[in-house]
Amino acid sequence: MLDLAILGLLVESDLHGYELRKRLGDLRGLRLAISFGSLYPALGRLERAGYVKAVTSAARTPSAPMSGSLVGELAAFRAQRRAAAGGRGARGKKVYGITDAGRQRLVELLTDPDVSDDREFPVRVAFCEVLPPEERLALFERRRAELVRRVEERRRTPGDRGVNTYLRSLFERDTAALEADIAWLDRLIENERAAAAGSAAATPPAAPDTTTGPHRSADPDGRHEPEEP
Amino acid sequence: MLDLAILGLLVESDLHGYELRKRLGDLRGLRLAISFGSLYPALGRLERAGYVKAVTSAARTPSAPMSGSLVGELAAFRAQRRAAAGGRGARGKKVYGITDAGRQRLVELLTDPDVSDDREFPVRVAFCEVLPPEERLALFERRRAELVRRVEERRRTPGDRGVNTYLRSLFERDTAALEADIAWLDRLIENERAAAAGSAAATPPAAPDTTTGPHRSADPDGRHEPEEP
DNA sequence: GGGCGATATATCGATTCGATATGAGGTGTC
DNA sequence: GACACCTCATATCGAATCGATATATCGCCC
Repeated sequence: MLDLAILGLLVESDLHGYELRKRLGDLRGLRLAISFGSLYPALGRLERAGYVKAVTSAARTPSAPMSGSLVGELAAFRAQRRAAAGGRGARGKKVYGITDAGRQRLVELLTDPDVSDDREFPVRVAFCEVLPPEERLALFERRRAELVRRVEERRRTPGDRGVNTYLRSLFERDTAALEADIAWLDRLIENERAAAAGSAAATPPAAPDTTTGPHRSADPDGRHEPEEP
Repeated sequence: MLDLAILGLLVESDLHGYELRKRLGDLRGLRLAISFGSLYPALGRLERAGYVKAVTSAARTPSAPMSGSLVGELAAFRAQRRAAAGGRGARGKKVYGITDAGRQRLVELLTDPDVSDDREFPVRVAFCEVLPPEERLALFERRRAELVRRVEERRRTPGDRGVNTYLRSLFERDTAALEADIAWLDRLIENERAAAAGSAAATPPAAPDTTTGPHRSADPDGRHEPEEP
């Protein structure tokens, strides 16, 4: 699930770990407070797998000696020496970027139907824009079917006969949440169909809402070297 | 969280691991599918800590040679030999019971205010009957306050300016869920106050609902030796 | 110039999961 | 009656994640 979130964020811009975590936390509607103890090992995993690669680090590679500053060079040298010594402490800032394999992997993670973890679905929705419209629709409908299955399952089984008030109350709460979620998915699905119909009817998009289109226009913000103050 | 669920179930009856998992899964409203890879280590932990103890096992202790059956004795002997050999494979069924320390620990787990994991709260509600009424009420009100804090936090921060449709949709869904949860807690709290007022007004309970009382009446089912066919 | 908070990376132990191993005992079935 | 297969039952293994902790830099304020 972390892999999905990381790759999803890196599609938009290159980021280093710390910033990645902040951005993830800033995403309202996705209460995702990733710990560093998960994040850094995950980044290592993804790098080893070739899904992301370190684009820049404070300890710059000798092959890129531009940017003049002698102090910068010195700091980089020191950082490298520290890293080579294997000791703890400050390392250079490592900025990661997604690779082509990573983009492919992201689509895999977004569409794999064998995932049943409820907490993963919102994360998928958060980054589903990279999917082609028909796969996005399929994602929503698969989820809806799963939730409907659960509602029907509880209609079949008697709702906790004999148990105490609190368990009954929990059951009702859960049922209500399930139904609210299905209604929410219905709205998502309807929007999706409307968007598909709209773009099919008129390919030149005269609509004011540009973010809804199948491909987001490249944003004007700095893609590489994020947040270098 | 597992500890809480295990101790909560063992308060009602002694159980072995496999049965414990089944019962947990049977609790509607508490979609809690515990894996064996969590359950058995957790039971070991709790036993080492003195919160539960093995009451019975298929390899019966020599101090309880009743129940006649020679075949049973033989099977027990074989099970014990296997266990002593340290090899893998079938062990005797181990039935656990909660200790006094365990009951104390359960109350601790139910009332600790430093827990912020959202998934734990429903589990607390499921087993909150063991708490005295005033602590149960405090549990509900603390949770309500936390959710209200979150709602106010998002009212302060602008709801994801600029982000895409899907993130906005997730945000709205989350807000709705939050508000539904607060309303649910309001109902729980009101019921709690009503029950408190009712039992204060008339100590002899003429009400038909006996399960709501602070102490559940001992149920007629077998407490020890569960499910021995 | 010295402390402090934000930035930044990393590791450690504990918990949980999912997959897998192992075997007892019952049921069906040819 | 031999066998295949299911449910019951305990256990371990590797991987993912968390929370706590360590360490270091940088800019700011007093």
